[in-house]
Amino acid sequence: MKNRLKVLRAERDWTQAQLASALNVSRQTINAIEKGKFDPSLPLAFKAARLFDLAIEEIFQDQVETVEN
Amino acid sequence: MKNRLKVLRAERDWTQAQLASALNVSRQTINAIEKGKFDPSLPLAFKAARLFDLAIEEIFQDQVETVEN
DNA sequence: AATAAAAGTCAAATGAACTTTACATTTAAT
DNA sequence: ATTAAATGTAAAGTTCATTTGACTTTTATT
Repeated sequence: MKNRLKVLRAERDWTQAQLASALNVSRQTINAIEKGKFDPSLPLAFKAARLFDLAIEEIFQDQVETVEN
Repeated sequence: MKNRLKVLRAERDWTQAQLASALNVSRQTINAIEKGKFDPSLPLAFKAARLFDLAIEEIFQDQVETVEN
């Protein structure tokens, strides 16, 4: 899962800590999501979408997954 | 978090088991999500959106949360 | 009424999201 | 070169998403 958080932050000149506080999560959570360590929960994705006034799909992009079997 | 999975299934005449298999999750996961027991992960929400060819927001609706403090 | 399929539910287990604390590295300013 | 702020990272713990297996209840069909 890719995301545009870093860019959206940069456009607004926000630090990871400021974004974290706006979303009520820890700074490490924002850092981990930006670095692709894990995906946000759906509720957190919704919060970010509301904050930036964007659709979830405009912030987070699913990598089309290779299904074996 | 509300969702329209049951209706979307009904429109297509799919069982929970069929939807589960289309999304590569267990039937119990679909049941629990439909019954509001928990929210899907973001990747699962994306899968559902792709399957139904809808935006995530057209399937899942966040309840605007009451923030105390 | 009997049967079968679908839906609901529960418990135990696993993995992933998220927290807190703490420290190291990078970036940018003086 | 120092300093401060921002970013990166790691470990340990908690909560929640998801699985498997099993059982009960509901809904349709015959």
